[in-house]
Amino acid sequence: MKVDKNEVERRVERFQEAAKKAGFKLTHQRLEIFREVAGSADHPSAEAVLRALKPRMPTVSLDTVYRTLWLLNDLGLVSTLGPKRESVRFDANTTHHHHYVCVCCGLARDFESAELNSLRIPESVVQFGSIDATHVEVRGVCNRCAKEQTEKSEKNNIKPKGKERNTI
Amino acid sequence: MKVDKNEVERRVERFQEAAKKAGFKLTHQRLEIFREVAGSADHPSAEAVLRALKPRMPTVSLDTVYRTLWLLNDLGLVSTLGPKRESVRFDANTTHHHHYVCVCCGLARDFESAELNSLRIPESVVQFGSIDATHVEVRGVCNRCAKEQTEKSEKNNIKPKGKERNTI
DNA sequence: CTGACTGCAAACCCTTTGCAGACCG
DNA sequence: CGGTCTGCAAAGGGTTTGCAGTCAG
Repeated sequence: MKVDKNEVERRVERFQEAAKKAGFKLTHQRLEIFREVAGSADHPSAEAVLRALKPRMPTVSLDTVYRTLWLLNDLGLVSTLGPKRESVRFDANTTHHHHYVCVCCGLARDFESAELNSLRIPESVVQFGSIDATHVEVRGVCNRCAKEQTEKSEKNNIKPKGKERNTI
Repeated sequence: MKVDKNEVERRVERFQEAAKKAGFKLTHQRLEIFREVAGSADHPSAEAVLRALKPRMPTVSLDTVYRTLWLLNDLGLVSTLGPKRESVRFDANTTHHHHYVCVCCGLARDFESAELNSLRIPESVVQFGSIDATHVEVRGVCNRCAKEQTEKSEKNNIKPKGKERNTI
């Protein structure tokens, strides 16, 4: 599934600007890797990006794809979904519930809300398939991480970083 | 963080019933592993379950924990969050959007909704920490999987399974 | 008793890292 | 040209699997 061509070019321009501003090199590989993610609506994995790239760039390697994608992530040009580098976690709460997730340490907590259990989902979504359940994920920085960041920044006199390859 | 003791016992009973009904053996290990997940509100990883179990059951092994947790998952007694057995996926759409996810094949699609961008989150959630963003995840079976399941069940004359260690 | 279950170790997959050569700016 | 970036190969972490012994029913 393809993203609209104009949109892709707009994203590529934003990338080139960001590259200049952040002072990292704009290599052939980086450009093609970005073009590939930006042009796909499938949320490709690193492997999928590599596969798509191989025909045009036979020498590109998987580790470069990873390095570049995480770089883009750090720059805020892409985000991740699903698995971070973490293990599977299990939940014995079988009632319909929602999650609060700390973007900093990954802490997850359940909460319930009748209101959120019955959200109105846009018409357009049914075109994808059946709708079995809807879950809300609230992201933020948990109390503990907030405290640690404040302490750290007080000690080192730097501003809290907030993001560190944690997208959840 | 602990789950209410009565709730745990209720869950354990449900587990024992399910074990009897499904005809699998109710071993000491399985019981303790289930008691551990059921008693924790932290959504523990397999490793965390093992660590918690070691003092009481020094011989239990990580692979048994995994096997049991997936068994419980297949029985619908626990669910997973975060990483399945899959790789990280990247998304170059930087606008606030939501996801439709197929529980069968993992297909993910973006959709936008101003309404869903500004959900009212229950008071109680702020006790966990700051709220930076809220995302809605709609789960269902995508058109393609629905079609394949129908075809398969027509051919083999069995009902669609729907669930196969895919919880997203 | 006997088939299902466990523990062990080895395999597996995805991702990251160290290093020497290549290339952008 | 110099420092950054790439490709390679090897390591790493989490999870799964094959097998022989063990245990619940």
